[in-house]
Amino acid sequence: MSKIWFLEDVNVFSVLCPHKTKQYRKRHNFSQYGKQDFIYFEEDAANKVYLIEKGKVKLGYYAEDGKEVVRAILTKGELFGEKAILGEESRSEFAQSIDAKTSVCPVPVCQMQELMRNNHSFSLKVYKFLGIRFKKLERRLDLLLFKDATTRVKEFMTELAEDYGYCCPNTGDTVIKHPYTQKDIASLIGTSRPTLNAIMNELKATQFLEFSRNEIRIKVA
Amino acid sequence: MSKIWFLEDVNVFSVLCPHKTKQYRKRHNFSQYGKQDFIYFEEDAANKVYLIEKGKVKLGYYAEDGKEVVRAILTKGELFGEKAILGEESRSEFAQSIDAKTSVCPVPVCQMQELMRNNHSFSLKVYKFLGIRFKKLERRLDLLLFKDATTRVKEFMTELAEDYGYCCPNTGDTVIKHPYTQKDIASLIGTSRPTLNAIMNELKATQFLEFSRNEIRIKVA
DNA sequence: CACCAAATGTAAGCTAGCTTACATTTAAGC
DNA sequence: GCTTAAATGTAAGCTAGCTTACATTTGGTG
Repeated sequence: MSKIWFLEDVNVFSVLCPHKTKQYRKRHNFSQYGKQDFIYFEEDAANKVYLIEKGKVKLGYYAEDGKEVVRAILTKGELFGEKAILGEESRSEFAQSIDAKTSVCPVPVCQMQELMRNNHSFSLKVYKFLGIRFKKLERRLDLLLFKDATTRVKEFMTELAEDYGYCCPNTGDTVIKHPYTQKDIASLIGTSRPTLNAIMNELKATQFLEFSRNEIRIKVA
Repeated sequence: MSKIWFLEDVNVFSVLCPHKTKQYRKRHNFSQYGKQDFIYFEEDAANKVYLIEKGKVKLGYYAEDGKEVVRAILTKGELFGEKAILGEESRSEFAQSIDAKTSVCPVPVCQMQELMRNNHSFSLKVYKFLGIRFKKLERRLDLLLFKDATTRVKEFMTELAEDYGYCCPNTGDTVIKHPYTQKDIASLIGTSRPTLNAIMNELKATQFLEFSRNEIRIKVA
């Protein structure tokens, strides 16, 4: 996945949440959520998209056996609930704050559509953003279909690095401060939690990475 | 997946390929393809979407080991190449005619966008269509993550029934005339071809379905 | 700062489904 | 209507990764 396809180039937040745009400033507000608070539930009416100003948001759903399935965990600057733009009527997933102080900016779909109608370049950015989400999904599917668990873990780490990573000036390692637990990661890449743990420790043993609770370092080769 | 989310309600074809709309009639044409002809290749510039007027089109890509992976097989009335609307620059899949006489109507993305700007209800239909594709992808992912091969086969058959099925007036069975080979289906649901074959014959044995080369009958319960 | 629940680490045993190999059937094209 | 490649049917053997169970570590909270 080339960088062209990444969010930096499509910073919807700066456009959508623009204290600059006089016209929308008055409609602009933030909602606060504590840890575990739900922003929306499965089956809720889907009439808003949300921008994360601060904190962490988990998207997921519950499988038939009651097990939680994680679709994504998003942080500052990221957008969720975007299927509402694509005509989704009720949510197919829940959105839950997993940070003590999460702040999101809700944008009604109708307002979104109004903005898109009045601003061609904005609408292209939204399209591109949706395209990225689409590609990510396709990519996950392909990985699941053809790659073994170890490869999926490595790929996941690489994607994480693109989203959260920065280069450690001393060692040259890529440092990733991320919001995922091993349980979350296992759910996302389609393995069991024990298998993921074993693989991560194996990758540590082979000098591919180091990790602690909320940090991963991908070692320079 | 409820019927609300299906293509019948979002007949892009009748809107997009409208010999009715004077304004666009002159730009309107069809391209013909024979068996095995490629409509586009991976990496081609993505600047059109296509509507199938007649025939069958296979979408897929080649895995690293050269193996063909099928993303979908579409027929009359269906649309493909839609990621171009979402800002895709080069194709991430090929599109190939698998019928001796396939006829498609190419629509440039710019024309699409023009239509969407000028016609709000049209743009909503396109959004909804994209939303459906998105959901299908999510659904495939979920199946792959949590369901065993037999369940995936049954789910696939149910989806096929929604797309191609009709009720046999004599027996009450759902008859599905479809364009897939077992190899294609195996690729789509993420099993090996021999496994799929075994499962289908088992489902035949347990009276869930009957099948021949290009027809499947889901038996009434 | 002690407690506790969540997160992480580890191992044993089992099985779904893969790979490979080959046989049989079908239908497309000459 | 013959030929032949593609599609379908079937079986044996192997293994990645699941499930289950439990131990250890960590950090948040009263």
